Amino acid sequence: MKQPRLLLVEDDPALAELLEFRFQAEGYTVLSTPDGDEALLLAAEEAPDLVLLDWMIEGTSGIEVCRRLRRDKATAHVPIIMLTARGAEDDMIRGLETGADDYITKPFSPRELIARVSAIMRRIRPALAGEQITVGDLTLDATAHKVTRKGTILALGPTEFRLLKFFMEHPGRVFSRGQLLDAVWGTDSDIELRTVDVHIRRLRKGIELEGAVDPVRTVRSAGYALEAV
Amino acid sequence: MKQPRLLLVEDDPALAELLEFRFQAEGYTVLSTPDGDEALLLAAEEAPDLVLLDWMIEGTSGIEVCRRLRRDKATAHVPIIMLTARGAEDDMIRGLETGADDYITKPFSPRELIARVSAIMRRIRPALAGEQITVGDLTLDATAHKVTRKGTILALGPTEFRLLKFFMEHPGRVFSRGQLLDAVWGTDSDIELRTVDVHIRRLRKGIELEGAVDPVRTVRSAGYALEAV
DNA sequence: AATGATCGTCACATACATGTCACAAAAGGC
DNA sequence: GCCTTTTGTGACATGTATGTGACGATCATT
Repeated sequence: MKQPRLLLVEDDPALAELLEFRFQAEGYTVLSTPDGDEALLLAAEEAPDLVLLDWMIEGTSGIEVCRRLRRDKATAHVPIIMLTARGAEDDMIRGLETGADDYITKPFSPRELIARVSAIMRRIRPALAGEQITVGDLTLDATAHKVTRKGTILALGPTEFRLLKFFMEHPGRVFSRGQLLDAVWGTDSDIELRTVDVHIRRLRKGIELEGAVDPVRTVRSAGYALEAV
Repeated sequence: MKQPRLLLVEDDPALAELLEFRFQAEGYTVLSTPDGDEALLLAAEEAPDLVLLDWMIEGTSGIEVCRRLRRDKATAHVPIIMLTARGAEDDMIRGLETGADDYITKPFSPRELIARVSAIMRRIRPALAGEQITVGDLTLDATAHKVTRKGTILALGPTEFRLLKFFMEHPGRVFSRGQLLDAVWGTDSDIELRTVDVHIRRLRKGIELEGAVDPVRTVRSAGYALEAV
């Protein structure tokens, strides 16, 4: 699964830099330009997965960029999030009419924007992410929502499935209970750390198989890891 | 891999102490000050990896500290999380404009704050979590939490692991028992110096291997060092 | 309303790691 | 060589982390 690509069109250098920084930290490849015309070029050539479009930009106006992106077949399907100033309700409405998928009013917190972008990406990219992951004798098919071990189909609960998937995306790596809560339950969940233990147990039970060793490794005082057995 | 360093600027002593305690427990080195001007000094001299900045502090105001941190080249890149009172939306917005990376409104749960900080740390310093260290015939993988010697996987207890890791980050260098306590156990631990000896012994036992010499050197009346055999 | 699946939490059992001590062994100083 | 200081080592009580079964709550389905 390749890195998601993001086109940022924003002419406030400080804000642009901040967002660039934050999104790169989130694992996005960020293309950035303050200029509307250049944005159209970049969109055509670089095929971003998502566009963040400021309303007030140099060159071609935001709404015009939005319109043209929608008109060009190559970019017609790309999700667009508009960044508008507070109170510019009319602009916002016109933006949505023109084909933007979402908007956010300034000032906004980077976290909120990132949350919205991730939400859209999750919605957009399942097809892209629909590959199989294989670690050791385990195979996980995200789209089919199925796990097999040595060919045997395993029955896992939803949480165990997500937990295993996360482990399989980072095989061999040790994660603390806190990290696992962040990754599998969500950053803002308010769950006991020990709950992770219980789900680890359920996962172990779910993937156990005659004549196969437990691939889940306990690292005392550190967390758990999935071994590429 | 050195410990992540965190600068806490908070003038409520109770909250400061609580956060200090919790973050130290998470493995952070915490520098703490209630004063804005001192915070700037500390930031310049101690090069923290992340700054937690309360809005209402003595001396220079929070936003001013934020601005100056961003202006100084040495600290311009350091992530800043602002702590604001609930309802101070305007302050929050100005903080973000000034270059803060995130904010959290009081009251907040320490766990939530820790989660956000770790999320940022993980993204900012991937190298922190990323690599293998090799010294002589020893190889340590911090992410997988594994040590091998000549290919053989070694089983070490948590403390021995941290001790070895510290040694491997400074190969050949001699450390006193006190220094080792600070580095491996934490600055504020209240442990007998001789305890280090015992763990050195356990480390030696843990990494011993047929046909290989002991790489841990005792320097009489000075301390211990790890030799690049 | 009833069923069943899943979830988060708890209590208890177990396994392991820890810090300290007492004594043995070794290393210097003279 | 003798004495003092420093380090090595095994044992032990204690504390801490993890494994595990059970329970009530919640939610979707019927």
